[in-house]
Amino acid sequence: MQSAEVDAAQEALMRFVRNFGLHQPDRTPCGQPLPVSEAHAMVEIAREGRLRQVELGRRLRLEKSTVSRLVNNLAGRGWVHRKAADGDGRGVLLVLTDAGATAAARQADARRARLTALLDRVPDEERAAVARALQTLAEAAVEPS
Amino acid sequence: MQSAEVDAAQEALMRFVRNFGLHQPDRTPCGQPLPVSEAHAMVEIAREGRLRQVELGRRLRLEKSTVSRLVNNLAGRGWVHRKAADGDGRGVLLVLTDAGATAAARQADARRARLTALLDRVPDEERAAVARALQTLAEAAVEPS
DNA sequence: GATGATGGTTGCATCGTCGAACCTTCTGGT
DNA sequence: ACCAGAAGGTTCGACGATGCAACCATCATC
Repeated sequence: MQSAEVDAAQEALMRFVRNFGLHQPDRTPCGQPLPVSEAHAMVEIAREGRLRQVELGRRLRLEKSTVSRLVNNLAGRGWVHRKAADGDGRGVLLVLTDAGATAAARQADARRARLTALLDRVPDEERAAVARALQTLAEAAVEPS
Repeated sequence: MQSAEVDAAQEALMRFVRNFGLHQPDRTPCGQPLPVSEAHAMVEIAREGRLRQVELGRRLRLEKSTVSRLVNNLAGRGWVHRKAADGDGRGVLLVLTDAGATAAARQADARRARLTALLDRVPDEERAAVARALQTLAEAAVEPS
């Protein structure tokens, strides 16, 4: 592994984080004033329609206490509904409400717009490579939790 | 722009953020229990040795109030020293102390190790492409502030 | 049935960011 | 020279996000 390559990547990653605003807690990639963590959670819950709370934590790589509060917020907005998980008296099953589904769709649109704008600023001939690299990176980033 | 491409990139970006732990405030890419924001700041200050506070804010894309407190923390650790900017009675010039230089070097090592580990999990033949893509992305992410 | 693992909730601490109010200093126009 | 407005900093208050520890209820296992 060439050290120069590592340094360049490191520098680029830092710049990306700053430039894309991953820093700013509320500057969510979805126009609306939606807290980032809630946005991530909504993506997962909406994908399945219903999801065990513990599974949400696993996917988001968050502590159960954090997840609990996160879900509290979503429930407060009326986007998800806590149900008893069947077959396990301890567990909580998160169910997306109609309002939640609508909200999730709206958020997905806004997110897609933001990503489209980003990729629009990538030269045509590199776009495919960038998309692929992003996937590779996402997989490589998995750390044995 | 193909919609599928955008969706894939979006998904990958989300996964990367979670997997790499960009979520976790204190899980700094540099082993030590160093707050993320301070790490970013140290990179910039160390790069120059001395830096105007306002310029630090520009590079980090942070509000001046945030920068002020950030610098407070760094000064508290004895890593930077506030000096009057010459030629401008309003400004503050941040000067890296010896201890700060040492700390910055240590942090850089830890960061490089983390990045090396990440790139090690990327297949050989894709590594160069990933590094390049990261740079492209970082540039594309610049939004007219 | 005890014992330990698992899923959740709540309290406490820390971090990180913004916007607004305020002060000081520079800058430009009159 | 002056005055109005811009710009750099600091402080204050609010909110968002996370973790760990303590605690409770419910499995699961021996």
